[in-house]
Amino acid sequence: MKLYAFRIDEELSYDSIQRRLYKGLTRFAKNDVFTGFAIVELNEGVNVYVASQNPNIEKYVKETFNGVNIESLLLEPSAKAQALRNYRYQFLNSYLSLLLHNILYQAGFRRAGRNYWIWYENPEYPYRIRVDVDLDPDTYYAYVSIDIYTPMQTLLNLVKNSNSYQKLKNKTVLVPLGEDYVWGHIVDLEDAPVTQSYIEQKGQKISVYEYWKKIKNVDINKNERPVVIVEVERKGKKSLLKYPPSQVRVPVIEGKLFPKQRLNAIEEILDIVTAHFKPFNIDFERYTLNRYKYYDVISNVWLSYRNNIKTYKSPLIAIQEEGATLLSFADIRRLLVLVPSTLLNEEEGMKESIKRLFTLVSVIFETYKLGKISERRTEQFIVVEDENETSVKFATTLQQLIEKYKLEPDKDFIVVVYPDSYKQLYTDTKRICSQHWFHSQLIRVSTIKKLIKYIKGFNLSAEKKESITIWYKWYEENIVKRINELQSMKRLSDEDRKTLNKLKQFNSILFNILLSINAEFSLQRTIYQRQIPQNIGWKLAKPADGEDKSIYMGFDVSRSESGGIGVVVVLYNAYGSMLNATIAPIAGEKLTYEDLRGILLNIFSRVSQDLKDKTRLVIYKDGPIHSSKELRDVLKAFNDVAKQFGFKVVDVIGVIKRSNLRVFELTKDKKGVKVQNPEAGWWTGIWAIFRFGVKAQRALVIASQTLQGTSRPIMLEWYTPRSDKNIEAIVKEYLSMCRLNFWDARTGLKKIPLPLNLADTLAYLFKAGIPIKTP
DNA sequence: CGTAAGTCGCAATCCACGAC
DNA sequence: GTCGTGGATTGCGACTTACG
Repeated sequence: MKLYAFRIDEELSYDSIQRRLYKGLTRFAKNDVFTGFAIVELNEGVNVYVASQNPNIEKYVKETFNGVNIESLLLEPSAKAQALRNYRYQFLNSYLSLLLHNILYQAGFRRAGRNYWIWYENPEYPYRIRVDVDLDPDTYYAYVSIDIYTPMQTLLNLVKNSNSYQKLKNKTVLVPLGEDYVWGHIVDLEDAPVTQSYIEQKGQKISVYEYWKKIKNVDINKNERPVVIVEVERKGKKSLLKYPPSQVRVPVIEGKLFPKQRLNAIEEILDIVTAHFKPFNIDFERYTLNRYKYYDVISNVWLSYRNNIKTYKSPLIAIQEEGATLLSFADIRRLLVLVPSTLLNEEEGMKESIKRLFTLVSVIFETYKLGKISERRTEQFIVVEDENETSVKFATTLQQLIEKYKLEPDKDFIVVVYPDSYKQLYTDTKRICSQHWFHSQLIRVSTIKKLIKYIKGFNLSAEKKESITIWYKWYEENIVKRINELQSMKRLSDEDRKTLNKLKQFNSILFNILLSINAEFSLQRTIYQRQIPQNIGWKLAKPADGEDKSIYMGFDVSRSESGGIGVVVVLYNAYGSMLNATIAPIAGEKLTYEDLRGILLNIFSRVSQDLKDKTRLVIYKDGPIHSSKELRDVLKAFNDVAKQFGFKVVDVIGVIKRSNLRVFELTKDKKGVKVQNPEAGWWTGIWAIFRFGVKAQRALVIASQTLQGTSRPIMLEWYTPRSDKNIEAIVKEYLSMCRLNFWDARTGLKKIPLPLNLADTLAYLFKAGIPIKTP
């Protein structure tokens, strides 16, 4: 390895040099063995350092800076050390991408789509991959992360045992074009071997076989057939190109990957990448899980209910087995169930089945003290083939029914059953209901059918009487008791296991509907009465920060379809009681410091009595900070206003729902290493990141239990670290706020903390143009 | 039912660069 | 100087599937 140095005697910024180097050296890397790293110094002109084994590097750098005054420098070791000290984080970070890019290229990968790579030299490796590199601003360690996406296979595999090519027409495929892979679709298939199909190349006719063999230097089989004609689009220009089937990759429809499969596929790439790093004297170390910590969020974060029951158990268990009652009691005078005509006409006796289902709903509702439903009415709305027409008819029907029954938001509630494919009805319902101060519960036709099927399957359709005791007995004996029985059995037959799953599923779905009705009605009633819906369901038994000194804010900015900006701010105390919520529309194009300051002043003054003795404000922001201006404005507004209201500390935390980093739990047993998704509560602090000159401390958090596929951790970015809290405290209170989610009966735990979840929901409604009423 | 994983496509952002 | 453009990068929206 040699360090080459160059001097540029012109005024060029770091960025322009970085860009040129990146572009130029990437280009050279594609047809030569270049890689290395570069450092730029700005004292007395510009020094560029490039380390490489390739003596051609001198030529490349000079060509890259063609037209710029550049000369080679002779370097002494001390100068090299000095150079290494003076590099810039940003520059090196970008330059690492170049290194990685080159390494992937040399390892036989080609770009396939924006962020993805495909293993060109190994068609047997089925995945597209994504590789990112991060630089730790504290230690200057580089972190390489790898993940895999969409499995692909070559078309050769697909046509090997088949002659019916026609079904492949119109398929979306990846094909090599120039240096990269691009997406295209199959237009036609020519049933001829590659030696018998010709293309025009510089005025000469050559066979597809010869083209790949001689010009592309790729070994393909002479007998490959058929020749695939693919339409590709590049820079707006469409063209038809001929490919041998071995060069065409088609997506394989494959379900979600278990952690083990995913890790295996990643390991394969990891080995290749590390092997290619070796010649450059870069040490590799696995970022292992021993840095992980576990916070048993379920048993440490207890929930508190109305009848003073405090328990760590999941809400469903707490309610059904421990007799816990929800903080919100929904006293519903009349439940209006609106059902589509298509469902009623589908089958004889459907109306009866639906009525009975809602009788059961009411009975369980009352039994577990979620509330009381005194009266139920089932009405229908007409569904026609055209969705827009259905929408119009539905709106009229719903308005008429609200009038006919004289429904009142603090007394009555609306449930709408809608055909799965009529998505518009969802927003229609929310919009019309909201205009009349109603919330609503929507249920898909498929869910209703599933529930009815279960009830029939549990062999109770014979029961015709609608007596409450009979329904209660039925539910108690056939669902609750049976689940308990089966769960307590040590060994289950396959049959029993199936039954248990069905029962649990039925119970979960039903309970989720019940909880939703309780929650939505309670929200509707309190807001109509111009009050704050403080607690729905349950609250924390202990304050999330351990001392009840913090206020928690969910913060989201959303853009409606008409272009307006809405700022959503939701405030909670440390027990998870809501203090206030607001959606403030912004007049301008962008959210400014002044806008935000006004909004915050307004909401804080409205809850000023709740802020007494509170010294800390925690802000959960949806997503990362997107620009330096945003960061400046947001921090300034938060800080200015927070100080006015007596806060001493403001913690701004970006919550990134979809990070590109994965986490696996490896456990050794007799059979070897077991690869699993980590349990909810595992977390780790990871390397920090510079965003627009501000360093953010980060943590990866497994906030919910993954039931399928590979878990995707939440990434927390803490922009304002203070000494009196550490990342551990931030993570723990984050996990506590996640337990407040009152829509999921099964665990009462979700990836997003309640304040942010609610901000998210409100932002979504704002975006969909639904008028939102807040107290 | 709500939730989460997984898919594609795209919007937002930054910045240099070139045309005017 | 100003404005549009285009590459690179990064997450999100909208969709589907599966689970209790």
